[in-house]
Amino acid sequence: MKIGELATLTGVSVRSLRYYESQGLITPVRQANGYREYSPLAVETVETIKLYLNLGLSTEQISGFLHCVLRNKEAFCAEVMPLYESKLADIERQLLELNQIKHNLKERMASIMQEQGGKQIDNTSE
Amino acid sequence: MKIGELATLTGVSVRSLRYYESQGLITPVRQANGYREYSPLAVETVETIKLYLNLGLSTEQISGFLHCVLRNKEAFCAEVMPLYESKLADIERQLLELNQIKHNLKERMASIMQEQGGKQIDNTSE
DNA sequence: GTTGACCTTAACACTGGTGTCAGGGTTTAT
DNA sequence: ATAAACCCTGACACCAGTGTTAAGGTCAAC
Repeated sequence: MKIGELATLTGVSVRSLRYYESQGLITPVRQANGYREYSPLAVETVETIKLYLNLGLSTEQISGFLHCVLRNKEAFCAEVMPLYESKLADIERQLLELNQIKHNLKERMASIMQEQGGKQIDNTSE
Repeated sequence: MKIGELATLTGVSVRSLRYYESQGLITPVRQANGYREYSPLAVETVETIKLYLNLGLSTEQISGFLHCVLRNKEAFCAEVMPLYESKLADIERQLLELNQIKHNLKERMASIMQEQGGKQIDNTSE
């Protein structure tokens, strides 16, 4: 199938499909006219790429284990677990940072509300 | 004082001080030789900018109320509270997203551990 | 009068996946 | 044979603050 068809089937833009190729994630054959020709299996490949992108992995990281997970169960691919672990640590770090900012924001908001206490502003929020 | 001195006093790079100026956050006078000349009050201004940047506000947002909060209490500046509220909503949205990813990651990790539980971790791999 | 520390503006790089042009070739259907 | 609908590569824009470099002006000390 051609790139436009694959894009329609997967919901991924033509632009993104070309980008994935440039990152080594998917390699269609080329027809005589230069057009990319995708195997029907490419649909599953793209769906798999989407899955890992949604987990916050980069295309570079995905390229390290994609061909393995396409042929085996994840548990068989040794590269996956360490990536999940470091990604999880990354998420935890971001959560801490966001929660710290959230805490500071709420503190300042409370302080403002208190000073405005004389002015009686609504206050239905928590 | 000159820009290098202000940078030392505040811990903000010369590059960043110039950037803040380009964003309209601080406006030093110019000496005859073209050098920026900062008032001693600039130290407090920069510290205030740092504070709001650390709350996740952009320089553009800060520019909207900086001159007010430098002269009054935050509660007096009407622009602040709506910004805090929208920023808080933004943080909450990011927290939800990160927690969703974290949940998915942990689920997949658990699934892998389970599959590896059955067999040996051995595997001289492919 | 020269060295070195400081200042100036301007500009590119970075992060990374995606949108969007520009400029041009191919195919298909009418 | 021409128009519509595809395809191709290459490149800029985006977010937004900071690092870094280039090319050059100013000033103080020795």
